[in-house]
Amino acid sequence: MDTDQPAKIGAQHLPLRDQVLAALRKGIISGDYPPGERLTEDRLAEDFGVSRNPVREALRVAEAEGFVVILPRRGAVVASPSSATIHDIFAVRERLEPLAARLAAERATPGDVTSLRAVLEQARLATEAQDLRRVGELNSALHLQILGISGNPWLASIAKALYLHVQWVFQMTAKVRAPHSWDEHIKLVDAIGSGDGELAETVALEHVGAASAAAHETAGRA
Amino acid sequence: MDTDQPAKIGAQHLPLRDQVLAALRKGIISGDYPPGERLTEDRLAEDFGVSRNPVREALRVAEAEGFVVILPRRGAVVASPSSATIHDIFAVRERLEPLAARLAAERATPGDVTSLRAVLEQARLATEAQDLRRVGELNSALHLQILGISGNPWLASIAKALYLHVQWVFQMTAKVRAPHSWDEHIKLVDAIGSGDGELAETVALEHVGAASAAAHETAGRA
DNA sequence: CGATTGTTCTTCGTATACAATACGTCGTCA
DNA sequence: TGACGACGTATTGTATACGAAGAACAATCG
Repeated sequence: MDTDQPAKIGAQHLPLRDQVLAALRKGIISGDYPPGERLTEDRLAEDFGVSRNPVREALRVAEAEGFVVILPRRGAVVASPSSATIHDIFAVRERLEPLAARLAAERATPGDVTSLRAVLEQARLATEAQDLRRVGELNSALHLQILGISGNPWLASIAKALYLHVQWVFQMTAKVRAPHSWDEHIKLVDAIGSGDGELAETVALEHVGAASAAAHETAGRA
Repeated sequence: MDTDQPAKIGAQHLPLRDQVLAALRKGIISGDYPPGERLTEDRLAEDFGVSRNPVREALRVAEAEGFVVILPRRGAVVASPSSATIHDIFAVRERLEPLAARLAAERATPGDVTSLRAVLEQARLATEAQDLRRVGELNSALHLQILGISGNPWLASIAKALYLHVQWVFQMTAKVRAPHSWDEHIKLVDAIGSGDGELAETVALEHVGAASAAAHETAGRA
């Protein structure tokens, strides 16, 4: 579980391994390191301009997060999310995101809701500007923010990992179902803002279900 | 995500870092390394008779799993599961284990069910023999086996991590509610064996709910 | 022509060495 | 006597070196 806390005290030294991990994740999600690609430690070390040790440590975490598969004596390869993987991930998301929405609805402060609506507004602008990349970022930001509001670090950590993988898959298929999904997001934020946990949970479930269907559709075409 | 596969081909070399990780987890769960204890790399390296590198890599994974907290330039300390942590974990388990039970019911082969019943039988014997430690192990084995049968590696990996923490907490409070929980387990296996996903899910939810209540009770007393 | 074996090369696994930093302690000064 | 500052120690962060084990490839033999 990652706390994502900015380390309250003076330690803003951000270790090299964390930078490597972030770069690695980004490289994989963005497609720079396509599925099946071999990731040798030396190569990564050279790519990032560091020694092998930080790379090794980052790879272990990346493995724990499901981004790479490490074969003993063979090295690491970028994981290959299959249609089955997508199905599995959404099966879990369908259970966790409604929970997150419920908890968020029960705990959200007015400030939280304001913050969520701000993201929604930015997303509307980005959508009008056809900036799909930005829309995707805001999509993530919204969900991550809801997870944070839920107040359950375990839930947040797990769902975040799942979410990153979903992003990855969407990036791979180069499809974004953003256009109409924001209607659902607006309903979701409204539900959270109302403080009605039951309603928020229902809306979230519908939302994930729609996303799941869309994902499977694109995956099926891929 | 760990696949838990015994590596089908000749690679049974089980890396040192994995052994260290297992020993570390065990040490933490068993209470040998109590919450808040500082875990310096040198100390662990000496404890396990290895160099610092395997220890470091194991610590990163342990951090990702939530067993330790790593402060930059300060080192690792054993995490301190609070009452809130227990609450958070069970909130997630309540969503995931019913899902696992449903999937297991839908996918279980007769062989799977036989295997589950074998665990149940062993647990009955261990309970009669008052071997609480063994009962705890079988408890874990049963749940892990159900997760495996579910056929969803993501679900299995996540739930496994949650389960380890629950074990940890139970170990800390030195309480086991084993006695009557096995009645629930029998019902759960029956439901899975029947192939009725809906029923299995319901039974699992009740089971986790009861476990959650018991956990909170002991945690409250602690 | 195919299979098998030997060689070579790549890559991982482990250990050791060095640098940077945070914390504790001791001394000094007000 | 209390507080502030400098120094020493301990621990992490990073780099490098060396050994071992697989895999790929090629050559040779059937």
